[in-house]
Amino acid sequence: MTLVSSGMKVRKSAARMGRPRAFDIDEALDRALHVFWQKGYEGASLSDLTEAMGINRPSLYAAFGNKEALFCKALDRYAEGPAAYVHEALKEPTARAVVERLLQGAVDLQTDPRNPPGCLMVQSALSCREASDPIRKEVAARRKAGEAAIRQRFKRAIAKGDLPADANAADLARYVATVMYGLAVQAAGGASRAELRPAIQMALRAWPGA
Amino acid sequence: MTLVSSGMKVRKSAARMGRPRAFDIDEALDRALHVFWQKGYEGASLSDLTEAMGINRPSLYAAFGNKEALFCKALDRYAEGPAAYVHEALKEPTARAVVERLLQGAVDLQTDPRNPPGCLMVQSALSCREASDPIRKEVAARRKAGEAAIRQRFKRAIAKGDLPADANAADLARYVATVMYGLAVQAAGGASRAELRPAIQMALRAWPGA
DNA sequence: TTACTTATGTATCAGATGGTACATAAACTA
DNA sequence: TAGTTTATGTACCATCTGATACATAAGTAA
Repeated sequence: MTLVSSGMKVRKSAARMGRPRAFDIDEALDRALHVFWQKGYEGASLSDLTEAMGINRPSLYAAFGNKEALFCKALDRYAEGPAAYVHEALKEPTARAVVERLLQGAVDLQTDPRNPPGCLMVQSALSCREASDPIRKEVAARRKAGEAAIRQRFKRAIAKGDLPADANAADLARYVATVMYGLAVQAAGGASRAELRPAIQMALRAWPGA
Repeated sequence: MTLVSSGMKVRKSAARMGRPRAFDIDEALDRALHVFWQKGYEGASLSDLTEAMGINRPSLYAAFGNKEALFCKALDRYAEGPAAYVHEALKEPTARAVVERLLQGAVDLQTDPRNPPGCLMVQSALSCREASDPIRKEVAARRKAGEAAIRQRFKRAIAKGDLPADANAADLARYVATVMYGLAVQAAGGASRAELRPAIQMALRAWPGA
């Protein structure tokens, strides 16, 4: 089949062509995530990013596209890594346990001394310039998606009788999300784990049947 | 007394010297507040500000100093105007009524269609560039001051027996502030009044004896 | 080898940012 | 009148922003 052998470029397993990349792309993305987390989307300049990533501008653009694309990939990495506790929490057997783990996880992550304080999704949610409006919308959409996942979990809990039949899943989810966002603002403002833990105990007192 | 009449310039009441200012300084400040509220400190460029205020750059600098000083005056105006509900709420007779009015006031203000959505203190809290670090600290300090005022109010409530003797004023205040910040994030993300009202009803269920 | 493909480093771009110099306009004082 | 003081408008500055052009380096494929 001359058509195949000449027209298609059969990529031979892992051996890629051209000069090999001189940096680890995943580690670079982690560094970028760290910078975005600390400074927000607009606060992180390309100079900040390239310095932290240990690469030059053209390498960044070749590997990630542009600043927006890099940020979106950092969002993905955030969701799969540091913020994975959200999806883990949804697997808890009871709605009450779900909420406990969501709030506890939020406080633990946002006040972890190894990370920048606060939450990437909140930190970058309020960024302002019109130029970065697509980013704000993207982050808002992801927050809404997270809230929707919590809402669906509560709907299941209501259906199973784990929550009262007259409970409103949307209201419950919005309340939990609101507290989580508030915790992010507190943490970004310097609140410590010891200060925020009692706050989530308070928040849990609002829970139906507790 | 030649010393007085020659050395000191006796300012004759309201008649100021020099060319009179061609714009209303309070109205200009209101316009600036509006821009900061919508875009945050860093998101509001001087061009945005001067256009909204209807003046040129040099007039802005002559009247307000610089961007930082203008923002601080906008913060003052915010506290005395739109955010005055906080101090009003603290005058309510019971701690429960204080919290109800704080949360209700937050939702009403942050979802008022006449204002930008969200809260100026939260919107500008997470701004990012190192250059505007003083601003972030200033806003954080003002948020802490607000939280402290709420805490003091709850301490009085405990002393008067309005709250249980074993209640922790600091924890209660932190919880209320956290919910308020969360509401601001929600509102900035487009949440409506109808969506947030049930959330504050949820939040109130956590209150001691309710 | 020679061609081809991809990555790197330097040097730079146009545009936006916060902030000003300077000449002029409009009020008051003498 | 002239002199002083303050405000305005134009035009501009140095700096930073995100993003690239271009030559070169370092690999694979034939």
